[in-house]
Amino acid sequence: MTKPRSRRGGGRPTIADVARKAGVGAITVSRALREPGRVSEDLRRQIQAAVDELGYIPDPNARALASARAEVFGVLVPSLTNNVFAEVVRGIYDSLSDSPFRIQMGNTHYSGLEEERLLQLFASQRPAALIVAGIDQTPLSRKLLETAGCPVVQVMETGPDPVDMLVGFSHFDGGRTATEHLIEKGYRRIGFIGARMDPRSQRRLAGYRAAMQAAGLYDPRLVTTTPLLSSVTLGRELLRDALAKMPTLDGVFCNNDDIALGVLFECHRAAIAVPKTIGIVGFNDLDMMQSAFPSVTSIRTHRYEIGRRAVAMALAAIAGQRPQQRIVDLGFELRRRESTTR
Amino acid sequence: MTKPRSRRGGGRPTIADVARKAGVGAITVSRALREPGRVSEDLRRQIQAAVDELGYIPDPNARALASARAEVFGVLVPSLTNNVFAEVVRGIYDSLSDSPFRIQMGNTHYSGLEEERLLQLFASQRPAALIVAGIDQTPLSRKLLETAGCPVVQVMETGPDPVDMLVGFSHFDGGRTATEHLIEKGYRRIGFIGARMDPRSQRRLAGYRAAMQAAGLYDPRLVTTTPLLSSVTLGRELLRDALAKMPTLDGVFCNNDDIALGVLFECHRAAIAVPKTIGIVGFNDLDMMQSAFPSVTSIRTHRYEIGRRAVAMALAAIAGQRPQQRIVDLGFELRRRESTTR
DNA sequence: GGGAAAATTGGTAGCGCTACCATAGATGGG
DNA sequence: CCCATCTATGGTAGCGCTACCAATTTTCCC
Repeated sequence: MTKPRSRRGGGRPTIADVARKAGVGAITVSRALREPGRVSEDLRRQIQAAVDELGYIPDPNARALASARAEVFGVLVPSLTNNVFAEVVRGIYDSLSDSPFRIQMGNTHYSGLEEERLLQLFASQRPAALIVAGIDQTPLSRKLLETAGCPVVQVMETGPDPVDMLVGFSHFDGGRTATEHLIEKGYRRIGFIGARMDPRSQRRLAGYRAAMQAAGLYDPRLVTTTPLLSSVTLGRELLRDALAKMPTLDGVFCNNDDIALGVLFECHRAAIAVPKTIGIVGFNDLDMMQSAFPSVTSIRTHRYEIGRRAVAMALAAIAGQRPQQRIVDLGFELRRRESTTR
Repeated sequence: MTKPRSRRGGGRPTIADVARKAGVGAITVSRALREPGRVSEDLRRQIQAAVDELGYIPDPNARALASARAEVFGVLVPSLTNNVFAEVVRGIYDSLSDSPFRIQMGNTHYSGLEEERLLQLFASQRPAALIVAGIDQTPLSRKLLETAGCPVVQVMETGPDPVDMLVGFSHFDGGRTATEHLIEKGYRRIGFIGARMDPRSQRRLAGYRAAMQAAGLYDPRLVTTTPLLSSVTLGRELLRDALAKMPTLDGVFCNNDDIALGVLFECHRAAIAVPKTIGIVGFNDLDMMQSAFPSVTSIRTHRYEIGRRAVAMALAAIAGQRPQQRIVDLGFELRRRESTTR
């Protein structure tokens, strides 16, 4: 009976303080904040005044504990520095910045095992939604997603059988379109150069292969890959490797723009004329591709928009309106530039 | 007396389940998990077995509520896509991946107001530590940091008066070193080109100015800036602007590597010889600078290491060992390359 | 070997919030 | 005008965990 008041909480106002000041019950304050429509105009105003005066901020932990549901979006990406995912993440952050939802991000480092570990961790927090990159989850990961009990959005790809919702585009089609463009421009000995052959890269390679085979141009020696992480420097090395294997190479489809830039630089350094001697196509269309000299043809993808759309779909699902379209294909565009203009 | 068991929590095991299975008190389980040293070997083993068998994962929300302290690092950066901050963030994530700490990231979009808003939000969650970019907080932000009641690490800069701890390097010295290098190489009409003139960019500019003035070379018309966000494309435009103002320009110190790359491409396009006619120095030394043609001189900064060090210092502080060195200067290195070799 | 100190374990009482149910007043149809 | 239905508000009882303190056992010192 001695200590009347919070010994632990550092004196921050609680919902009870607001309720007392506004002359209402605590539960009414809670409602006024979460479902304003269910509280009369009068009380709502009174409560808002008390909130403002006290500087009350609800404790998300207490809220999560009591409601068995955290206002958190779990986001899982394979890399934080890869510009492509950084843009998706930026879209997610921007879309969520004015909502009560926080973001819990995880970096899987392209590892299925790490993805399982993080998913387990995330699911244990009962997130409001999960956004994960790719559709190639391990069986355990997929089960974790299915039983997470919240909307799930897979991003960056398209496909027939998402766990729940899916936003992205076809890497296969992207790879094929890029390759067909080179063929159309008259290139014949067209190589594929790729680092870090994750599932999306594999699909781009498959698209390349399909286009080459359809044109009767495919030769496995035209493909040069490595498990190393993409970088501009690696692009240079891979072009050297490719040329060593196949000196008559007259075009390259690069798995991404970093590689493409490295290839371009290596061409400069080796005095190989672009687009005359070798044509170059990149993937993702980072800003620098339009400014490079010569400017580089690339497949434009809509990373930021994918992040935004994923959040929008998750938010709708949380609000109970499951979208009529569970699978959204945002497509891509071929940006024709100097590196393939001859 | 009817409903005996959790109606809300979806049946996940709780600490009480573990305690029952291990035949001990709940509090002992709690201790075994958090302070294993205070529980006897025997019980610890028993409890671990029960935890494993049940697949128990502690609820971070309940933990945070009960202990009035969340196992969360708040991280505030001005941009998610800027490669520089992405690397710092990667260092933070990597350093924290095996700890119980989660990360709550915020994107301030280079806005002091947004920083205040996020800090307010973060502080209300009683984080275990806060990591913020820069030392130029608004007075309110600074007060929020000071009263957050947790270790605070400011990163990316150095300076005399951190809120708590500080890891970074001197942008002023970096700018001066870059400029002195150009002077030393015989360049005289050296321009400064910069976008998004945040406080760090301003300090690099100040370093540039100091070097130019010391050499008697400073002319305000040599400085070209814009409030727009950095990009390769913008680098091209800014070089054009700079040349229009000052056609005799023979060198440029670029505020960052994106700009430097744009400048390089514009030189190619305009058939300006690099390094002969114009020398170029960038800032940050992204991977692509060493691979560019010609390769580009840049100031190498240790972004990833800054992230790691910030976490290490915060972790030490949380453990009660305040580091003897509150201010850590990780320095930078000038990487001399072809773009200034003549 | 006795008593103090240290180590080990447990019980109780919340942390701040919301789900659930109850209650009182408002509305409305016959 | 009465009773059923709906609306607005409140009380109670936890959510799962840990701080605090008490109780017990072990260790240690002279």
